Amino acid sequence: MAKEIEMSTKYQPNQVEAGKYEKWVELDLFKPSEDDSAEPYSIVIPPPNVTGKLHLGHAWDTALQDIIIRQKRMQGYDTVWVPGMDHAGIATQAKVEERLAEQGTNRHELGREKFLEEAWNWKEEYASNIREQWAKVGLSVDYSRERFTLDEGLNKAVTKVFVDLYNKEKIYRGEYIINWDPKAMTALSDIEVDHKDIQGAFYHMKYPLADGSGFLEIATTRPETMLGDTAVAVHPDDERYQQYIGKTVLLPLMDREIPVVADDYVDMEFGTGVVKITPAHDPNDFEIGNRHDLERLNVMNRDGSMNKNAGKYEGLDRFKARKEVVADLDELGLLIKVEEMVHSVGHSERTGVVVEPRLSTQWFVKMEQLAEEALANQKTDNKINFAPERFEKTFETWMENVHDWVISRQLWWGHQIPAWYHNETGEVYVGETAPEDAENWTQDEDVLDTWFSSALWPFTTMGWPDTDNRDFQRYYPTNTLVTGYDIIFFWVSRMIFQALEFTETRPFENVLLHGLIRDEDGRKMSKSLGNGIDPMDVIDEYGADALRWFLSNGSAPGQDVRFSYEKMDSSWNFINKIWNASRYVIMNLEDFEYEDIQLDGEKTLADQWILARLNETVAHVTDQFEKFEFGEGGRALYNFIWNDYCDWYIEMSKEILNEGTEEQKRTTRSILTYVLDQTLRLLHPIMPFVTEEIWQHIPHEGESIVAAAYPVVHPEFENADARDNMNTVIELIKAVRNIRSEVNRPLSQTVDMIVKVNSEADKEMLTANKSFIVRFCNPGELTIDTEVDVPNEVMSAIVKGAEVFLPLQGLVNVEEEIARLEKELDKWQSEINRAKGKLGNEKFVSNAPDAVVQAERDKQVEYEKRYQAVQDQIAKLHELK
RNA sequence: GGAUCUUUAGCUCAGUUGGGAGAGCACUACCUCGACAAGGUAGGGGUCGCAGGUUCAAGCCCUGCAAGGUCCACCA
Repeated sequence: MAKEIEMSTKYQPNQVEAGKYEKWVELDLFKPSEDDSAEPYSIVIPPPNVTGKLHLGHAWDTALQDIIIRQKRMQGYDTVWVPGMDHAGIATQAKVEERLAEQGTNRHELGREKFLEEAWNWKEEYASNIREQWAKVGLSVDYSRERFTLDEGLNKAVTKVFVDLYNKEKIYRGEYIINWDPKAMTALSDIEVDHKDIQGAFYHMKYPLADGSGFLEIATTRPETMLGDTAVAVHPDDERYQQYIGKTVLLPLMDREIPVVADDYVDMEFGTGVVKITPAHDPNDFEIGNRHDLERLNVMNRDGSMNKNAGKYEGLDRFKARKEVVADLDELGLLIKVEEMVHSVGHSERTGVVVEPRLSTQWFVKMEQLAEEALANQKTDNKINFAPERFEKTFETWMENVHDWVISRQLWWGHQIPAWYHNETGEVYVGETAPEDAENWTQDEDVLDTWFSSALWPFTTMGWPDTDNRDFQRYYPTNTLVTGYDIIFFWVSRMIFQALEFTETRPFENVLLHGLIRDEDGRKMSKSLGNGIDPMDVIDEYGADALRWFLSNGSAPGQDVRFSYEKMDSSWNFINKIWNASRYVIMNLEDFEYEDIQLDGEKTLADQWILARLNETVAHVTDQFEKFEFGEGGRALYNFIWNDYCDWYIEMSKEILNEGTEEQKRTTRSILTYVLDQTLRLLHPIMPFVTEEIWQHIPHEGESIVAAAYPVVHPEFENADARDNMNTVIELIKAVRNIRSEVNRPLSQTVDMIVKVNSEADKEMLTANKSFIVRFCNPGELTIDTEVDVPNEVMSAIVKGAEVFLPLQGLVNVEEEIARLEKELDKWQSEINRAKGKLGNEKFVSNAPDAVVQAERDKQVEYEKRYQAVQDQIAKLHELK
């Protein structure tokens, strides 16, 4: 009877996904509609680093964006999703240098130009990997707009921004203590430093007073920096040390006389209350040095080795020097003790080495005003909406406490700073082009922090500084930015103040923040732990659709999510369910065409009910997606498909398709197809591949589901009666199944059924659906009436509107059945008590909404009815004994 | 030190303006019926971390505490 179809029994993701993405790209489905009457909707991708493969976090981040943009596209918006990648200065340069080292060379041998060529080759290689991965995940980005943070347009924009900020005195150059990465040999901003607790030591040592009157005891965790000490400090109110202020101590090992100064910064309670001051190697000491006009003595080279200012320690690595300094002090009897301690030490986010605070001349962005404006903007209509909202506070707190931003990096791979120094006068020139007498000037060797260019991403991708072009006019500001909460400081904040400064509007209306992906044990995925999971492996095993389903449904917004193979199994499983339900529909369509779909025919209760449920689902899913609550929306879809469509509608449709008239069959086929079609459309943003595959197999109009219209609510499908009646039917069927299960009567054996209904209306309704009840309950004889004869030896159940009795001569264990019913009686009794209690509370009746009170009254009536019925049945059973 | 998140079934987690606790997996029993056994049917399992408070009503709001996580700051 059913048609043979070309769909495997099991869902096979590799087969389903093959070739689809290429087809979509070929059909230009990811390009904007260019329909000016449509509302625009734009997203720019957070550009992944060109340093390697995408990880699961990227898959999550981009899948969320794809869900949003695909839904908006189906809803008729003129959508654009701009892809691109980040040059990732330090990270990429480090990788390229690693590769050069393998080849037995290094960047200095190659020279700047050759090195950059190598870096560009690297970029091309990795960019194509990344594009392949995007394709596998199914991302509907518009490749014709792809950008790179180091391309020509970006470079122009970056230069303009630098020069403008310089002219507005929001960029300055100066000598300060910065975080220095001795491996990469570059400055780092504060947020590129990770503080980690490590085992270290507190070295207590003696500094002899120059006049020979004794010693001051000083403690430090970095003894090698003493070589650069230019003072020691005590608190001005510290009685212990009053006498020493203004005297000098003899710096051990260096034999320099350095002053004892008084400064409020010193904490009398901490350590000995005496602090060594190394203005060139500690940010606080630098400040104290400024206040007391102390010399800044730099004792280290760029690579972390000691320099000539370190005397005999010159050339030693800083950690080697530490050991030697300690040993020498010990020998001189100046080492008091070494106290083991765990303390927090800054590490380079990129290279992992211990960061050295170091005096250095760098470029900075002055943050005060930019931060103030960003904060003030949050109080206007132009504010950025954070989802979840709590992250707005994270953003604000950071902005309120932000320090000036070190933007120069001692690298080659990046935007070279548009500043030139006069070869003779040392005069500084900053401009978009080189000075005219170029031969007399030398350009700053350094490049800008990667984040300086990524901060401009939302508007540079739209063509800025050309603000007259169509993309900028139409798609900027963008609608939604999706990224992890871990880069609010690095990226989100900086995009916000730069956009406000240069485009006078927010860069995006919404920012959706997600968490991190953890491994099955809840640990962060990291290279050092080796617990990373390659999303491509997951896709090969389960399909991109299953991965996307897991990622969008695995957790609540802003929460971290644990990767779980178990959940991947159940994702696959869900898709397999959809697959098989679709197979059922397709098998039963025979020659049914798109034109044959007819929703106006006479409908069964199930028909009306499933359309009403579809309507509710459409409304709910649309609403949840609007709030970026994909998990909640997904759950509604899951329940609708599995519990309503598969468990009930499909099962009931079998009755019509087997026994119904041609007209009835047509309506059923129409609704089976229509509901499946609508459901596939709702699912498509989350699982694009399998929905396309199935959609192509069912009667449809249009070349791809990608461009199909998103479902909308149909008021004419609303039907409260159908919902109530269907619930009665379902409850009745479940009650019978329950009893059959109790007495171990499988469906293959008939059992008579007597249904005593409360009203003529219920009688009519159940009689009309008799064939469905027969299908699900397999009764020998089925009686439905308001007055019925019930034999003594029966098992019974009561549902809303009806009582059902199953005569089971010889099968009813009277004792057990009484016990079962008494348990039920207790249940109803406690429900009645609860309802009575509430209704007896005058405050409840007067304060609670009428609907809530009325619902409580209805419940009480219903439960009392059920209680009475169960009690009657128990009495009967007692007679039987 | 500051901020923030988490604590709900054996495990992993949902629970959206406060109005009778849910899912997946695991568990028990039964069922190969022409979509699906990676399935179906029925079922067991929770003082929603603890203590107070607000309210007619609290998993949800407020306060405090405990445990675990994360971020920021400090650490001479």
